[in-house]
Amino acid sequence: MPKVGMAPLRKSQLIDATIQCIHEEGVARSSVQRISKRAGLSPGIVAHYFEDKDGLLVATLKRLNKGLSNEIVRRMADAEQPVDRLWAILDAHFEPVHFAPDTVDAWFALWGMMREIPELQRVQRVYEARLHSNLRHALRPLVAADRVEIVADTISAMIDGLWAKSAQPTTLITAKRARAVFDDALLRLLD
Amino acid sequence: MPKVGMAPLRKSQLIDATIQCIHEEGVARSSVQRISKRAGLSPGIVAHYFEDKDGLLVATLKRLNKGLSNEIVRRMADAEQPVDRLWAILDAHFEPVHFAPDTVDAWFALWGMMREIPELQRVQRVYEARLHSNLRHALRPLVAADRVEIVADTISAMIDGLWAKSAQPTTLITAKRARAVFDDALLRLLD
Amino acid sequence: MPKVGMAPLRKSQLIDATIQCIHEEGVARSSVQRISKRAGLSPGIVAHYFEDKDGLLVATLKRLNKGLSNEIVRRMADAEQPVDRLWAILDAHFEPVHFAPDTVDAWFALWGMMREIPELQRVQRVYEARLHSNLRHALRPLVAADRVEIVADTISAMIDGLWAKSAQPTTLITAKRARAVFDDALLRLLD
Amino acid sequence: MPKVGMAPLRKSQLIDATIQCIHEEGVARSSVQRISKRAGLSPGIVAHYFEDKDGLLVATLKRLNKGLSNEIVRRMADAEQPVDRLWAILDAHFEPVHFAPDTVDAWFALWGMMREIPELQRVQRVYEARLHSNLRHALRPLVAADRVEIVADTISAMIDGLWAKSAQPTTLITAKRARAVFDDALLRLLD
DNA sequence: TATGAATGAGGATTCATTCAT
DNA sequence: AATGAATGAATCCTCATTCAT
Repeated sequence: MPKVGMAPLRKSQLIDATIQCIHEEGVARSSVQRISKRAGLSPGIVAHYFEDKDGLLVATLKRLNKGLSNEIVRRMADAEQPVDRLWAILDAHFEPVHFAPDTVDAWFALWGMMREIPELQRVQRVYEARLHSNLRHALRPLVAADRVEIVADTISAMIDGLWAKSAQPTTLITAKRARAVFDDALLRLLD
Repeated sequence: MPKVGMAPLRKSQLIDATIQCIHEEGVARSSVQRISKRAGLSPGIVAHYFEDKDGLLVATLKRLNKGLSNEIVRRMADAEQPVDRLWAILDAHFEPVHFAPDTVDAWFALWGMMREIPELQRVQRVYEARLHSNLRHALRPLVAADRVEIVADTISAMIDGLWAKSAQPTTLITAKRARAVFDDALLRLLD
Repeated sequence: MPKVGMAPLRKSQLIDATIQCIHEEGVARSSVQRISKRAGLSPGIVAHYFEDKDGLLVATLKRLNKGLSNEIVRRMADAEQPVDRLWAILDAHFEPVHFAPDTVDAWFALWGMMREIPELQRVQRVYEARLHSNLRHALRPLVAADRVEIVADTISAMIDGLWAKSAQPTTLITAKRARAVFDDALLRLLD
Repeated sequence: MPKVGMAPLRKSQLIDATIQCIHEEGVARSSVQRISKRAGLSPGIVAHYFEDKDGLLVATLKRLNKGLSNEIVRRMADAEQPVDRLWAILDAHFEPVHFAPDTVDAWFALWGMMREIPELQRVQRVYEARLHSNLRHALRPLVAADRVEIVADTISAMIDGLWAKSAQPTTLITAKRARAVFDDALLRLLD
C-alpha cells in the first residue's frame, strides 16, 4: 500500500475529516481517533503528517483561511473599478461555502481554541492583518481618508458578528439574510 | 464546616470560579476539579449544587445574561426620551464589565459549547429573544417601521462582532475602540 | 419534629427503602443517598441508626431472614403430624412474598455482597445453620436415618436453585411453577 | 511492545484477570484499574479491546459459558448410549473446574449483575435456552414424555442451587459433596 | 508509508461518610 | 432526633501520544 507522494492527499483527507467531525460530532468529540477513523486512516497517521493534534488543527485553520483567501484573489483579478476590489472581499466572505454549517462550525471551534493553542493565534493574526490591510486598501478610494480605518473595523465586526450568529445553533439568521443585513448597513457606511 | 443556608453563597462562589478559571486557564483546562479548587471547595460540591458540570455552566451563562439584563433594566428606569431606551440597551452592552477579559472569555467559551449542551442553547435562545424584542421596541420610535427589523439585526450583529473580536487573543480592539466603532456606525444607521 | 421512640419506625422505613431501591434501581444504584431519599429521610440518618451502610445491609438481611423465620414458626405451631413440620418449612419458603421480585432481588443482592461484608456472612451462617437443623429435625420421622442429611441438602439446594432462577431477569420460572417442580421432586425424595 | 495480532492473547489475559480479580478481591473491588493491572496491562486497554467494562464482563460470561459448553460437546462425542448424553451434560457441569472457587465466584458475580447489564442477560438467555434444549433432548429417551420438562427443570434447579451454595462463603458444601447430593436425587428422579 | 497496540494521565461523576447545627 | 452541607477517594472512560512493525 505504501506509495510515494501520498502526503498532500493524506493531509487533505485528514483536514476534511476534521472539519466534518467537528461539524457532525462537536469539538469535544473530535478526537484524533475519531477524526482519523472518519478519514479511513489510523490514529498514528496524525503524528506522521502533522506532528500532533495541534498541528492538524493549525493546518485546518490554514486551509479554511486559504479557501477564503483564494476566493478573494480570484475575484480581485476580475476587478475593474476601485469599488470592485471591495466587492471582491465582501462577496468572497459571503460565499455560501463560508456560511455553510460545517465550515462555520469548524471555524468557530478553532477560534475557541486560540487561547490554548498559540500557533493557532499566530496563523490567525497573520491572516487577519493581511485581510485588514486589503480591506483598508480597497476602502481608500471610496471613503474619506480619516474614515478608512473605522469603516474597515465596522465591516470586519459585522462580518464576524453575522458569522458568529449564523454559527450559533439558536440562530434564525440565514446566509441570505446575513447578506441583506450587511448590504443595508454598508450602503450607509459608504454614505 | 457544614452550615445551613449556604446554597446561594456556594453557588455564587462556584460561578465566579468558573468564569475566572475559563479566563485564566482556558476552557480546556477548566475541569470541575480545577474550578472547585479555585473556589476553595471540593469537586463533589458541584454535583451537590448543580447536579453536574453542565448545570454549573448553564448557571454561569444565566448569571452572565442576568448581569447584562439587570444593567439594561436599571438604565431603562432612567430613560426619559424614546431614544434613551435604545441607549439603555447599548450602554449596558458596552459597560466595561461586559468587555472585561474574564467576562468575554467565559461568554465566548459558553457560546462554543452550545452545540454540545442543549440546555445552554435553550437559555440563550430565551434570552436573545427577549433582548431582540426590547431592541425592536426601542427602535420603533426612532426609525421607519420597515427598517426596525434590519437595524435591530445590524446592531445585534455589530455588538456580537465587536464582542467576538475583543474576545480573540489576537485582537487589537479595546472596549473603548469597540464603542467608538459602534457609535460611528449607529449614527449612520439611524440617519 | 424530633420525637422519642422513633428508632424502630425509622429503621423499618430505611430497611423497606433498601429493599425497594435494590429492586427498582439495582444494587449498583442503591446508594445511601438514594435509599434515604426513598425513605423520605436524609442521608445522615443511616449513620445515626445503623452506624454505616453495611449496618443497614446487615439489618436488611436480618429482616428478610426474620420474615421467613416467623413464617416457619407460625406454621410450626399448627403442625399436628410429623410431616406437617416439614410442610411448615417448605410452605414458608414458597410463600408468594418470598418469591416476590423485590424480596428475591434484595436477597440475591445481599448474597452477592457476602464475600465483601463479613458481618453479612456471620448472620447468614447462623440463620442457615438453624434452618438446616430444623429441616433435619423435620425429616427425621420421615426418611431413613442415613438419608436425613442428604435429603436435607437436596431440599436446600432445590429451594436455593429455584430461588436463584426466579431472581434472574432471564427466567421463565414463576413462583407457582417453582412450587410444582419442587413438589414433584420431593415426592420422589421421600419415596 | 506494540505488536500485531495481539488481540486474542490480550483479550484472554484480561478475561483471566477478571475472573481472578473477582475471586480474590471481590466484585466491588474489581475495577478496570485493578483488573488491568492484574493482567499486567494498562487501564486503557479495556476500552481498546472491549469498548468498556461491560464489554469485558460480557466476554467473561461468554468465556465461562463456552468452557462449559465445550466440555459438554466433548463428552457428547463419546456418548454411545442414550443415557450417556445425559451424563455428558451432568458430568460437564460437575467438572472440578466449574466448581473451582474462582470460576464459581465469577459466575455468581456476573449473575448478580444481570439486572443492570442487559447484554449479560441476553447472552445468558441464549445460552440457557440451548442448554435446556439439550437437557430435554437427552432426557427424552429416559423418562416419560410428560415428565421431560419437569425433570429438566428440576435438574437445572439443583445444579444452580448446588452451584449457588458452593459459591457462598458460608458454605460447607464441597464439589464432591455436591455431586453426591445430585446423584442421589437424580437416581430417584429417573425412577 | 502506514498501522494499530498500548499507555497513563486526566476527565466527569458517584459515593460513603463526617459533622455542625 | 434529624438534617443536609461538604468532603475526597474511587470509579469508568476518553484521549493524545508513542512506537514496534
